[in-house]
Amino acid sequence: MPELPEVETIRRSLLPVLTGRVIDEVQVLTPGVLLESAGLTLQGREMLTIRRRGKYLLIPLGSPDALTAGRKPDNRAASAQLIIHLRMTGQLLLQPDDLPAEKHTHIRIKLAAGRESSPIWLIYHDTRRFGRLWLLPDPTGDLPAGLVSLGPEPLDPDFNAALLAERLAGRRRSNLKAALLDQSVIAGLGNIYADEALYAGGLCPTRPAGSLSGEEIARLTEAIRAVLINAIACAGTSLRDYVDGWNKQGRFQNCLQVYGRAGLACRQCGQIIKSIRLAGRTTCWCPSCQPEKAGSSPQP
DNA sequence: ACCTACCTGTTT
DNA sequence: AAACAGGTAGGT
Repeated sequence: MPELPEVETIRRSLLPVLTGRVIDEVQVLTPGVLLESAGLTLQGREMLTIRRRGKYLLIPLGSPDALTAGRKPDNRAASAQLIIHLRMTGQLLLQPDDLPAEKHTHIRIKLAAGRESSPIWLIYHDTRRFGRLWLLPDPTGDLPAGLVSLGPEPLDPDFNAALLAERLAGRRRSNLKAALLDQSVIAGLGNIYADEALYAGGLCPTRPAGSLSGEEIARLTEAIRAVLINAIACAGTSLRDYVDGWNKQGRFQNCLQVYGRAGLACRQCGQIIKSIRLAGRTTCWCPSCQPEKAGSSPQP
């Protein structure tokens, strides 16, 4: 389900609610979804904040019962971390009421009342059960492999054309679509935003990643950033399962230019959007706005 | 650089 | 009945 804009939207929806809250109760309804390091438990730990890296969410946690033990300043240092990857259909949902668990609810975390807040449940729901949560000591050498090998954050201020060029050089023989989907090349793009960024950059997804001119790399760099920023501003793309922490849908599905539009007219030029399979994923592009050979009529 | 597996639900 | 779906890990 969620790519960078969706994960970031979820993070923003959860941040003000989770920050500073202490875990009161944990219900693991489906064993195997939560991978716990030996000896660690969630109970009694404070959620210090919530961060994002690529499509991962990271919640640094304080020591168990730091509050009741009488918190010294250094008790607020993270001693564990909850890491979450939602894969295709994972959802993190806030529920003020103690509703009965639904069929595909796998974990329920009850957060104790704060000074000005009532208790609330944080629910992990995942129809296809591909997603995972990890409870790890912090610092740890045991981070998920996919998180360790993650490429640069496209929305970081130091992400630029030179960095993207360097990353694409490692996959110069594969097509652009496959390169952008590779999380070690660049973090956070999935099937929707890879297609949308290539359209915005006027680049054909079948082009070899090593064939881009400096000008084309610069265009792609800006296209990636612009598409992600717009999608976050629209709170993500809700096609099937994606919702934020308050169960609210995004609106970027109304702004898609190529993804899911095979057979329809390009909004820019009227040409019929094509689709093929690349890197095992359906890939949509406009043959006129994204010419295979440089020189025709790329997007401004 | 491909393929298959992991799952369930929806659409053709 | 079969194909397909916002993803990635693992094997060839």
